[in-house]
Amino acid sequence: MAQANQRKKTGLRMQTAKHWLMKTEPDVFSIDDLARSPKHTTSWIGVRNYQARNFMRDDMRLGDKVLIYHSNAKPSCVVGTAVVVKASHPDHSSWDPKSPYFDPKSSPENPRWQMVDVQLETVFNRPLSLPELREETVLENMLLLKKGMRLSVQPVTKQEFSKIVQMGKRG
DNA sequence: GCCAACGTTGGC
DNA sequence: GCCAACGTTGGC
Repeated sequence: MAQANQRKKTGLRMQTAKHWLMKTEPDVFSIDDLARSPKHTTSWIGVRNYQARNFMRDDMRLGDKVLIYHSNAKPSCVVGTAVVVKASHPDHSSWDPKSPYFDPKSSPENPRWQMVDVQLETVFNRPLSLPELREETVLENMLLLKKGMRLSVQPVTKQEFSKIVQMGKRG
């Protein structure tokens, strides 16, 4: 990631938090599960895609805002927001043989996968389905809405984030 | 449950 | 390093 390399070289930090979207299957872990978690916080275990991992590892910062998205749901929808409360660290589920996310190529000595911790911020007044999001001009270029997009951690523009939060606040 | 669109693996 | 085969994601 060029921007991240630039930051490493210069020692500069992004002055403003960035915005993200993270997918979860509600049958596995829903926003309600997050609300019930201690301190409304969870480690985002189970990301097993290199591009998604690299976003977490190289670009996510403490305080970054995250849209929580329910995939494989009826309907699939954005359901709320969270905030990054711990930067990327090794995903211990990757070397746990009992975990569904076990990867034999990962170990505590040489972890292959990373995770961040996120804390629930807001649960929207109502879920925002994909068809509803597609109606918004501001969101017409949103990655989530692109055909074939299956990245489980993806960047969101500030404008997209603000629009969705505003929609979620409406009754 | 179907299947398009991806991502990964492994033979060569 | 190519690319076919396979596995996965995720909307519908």
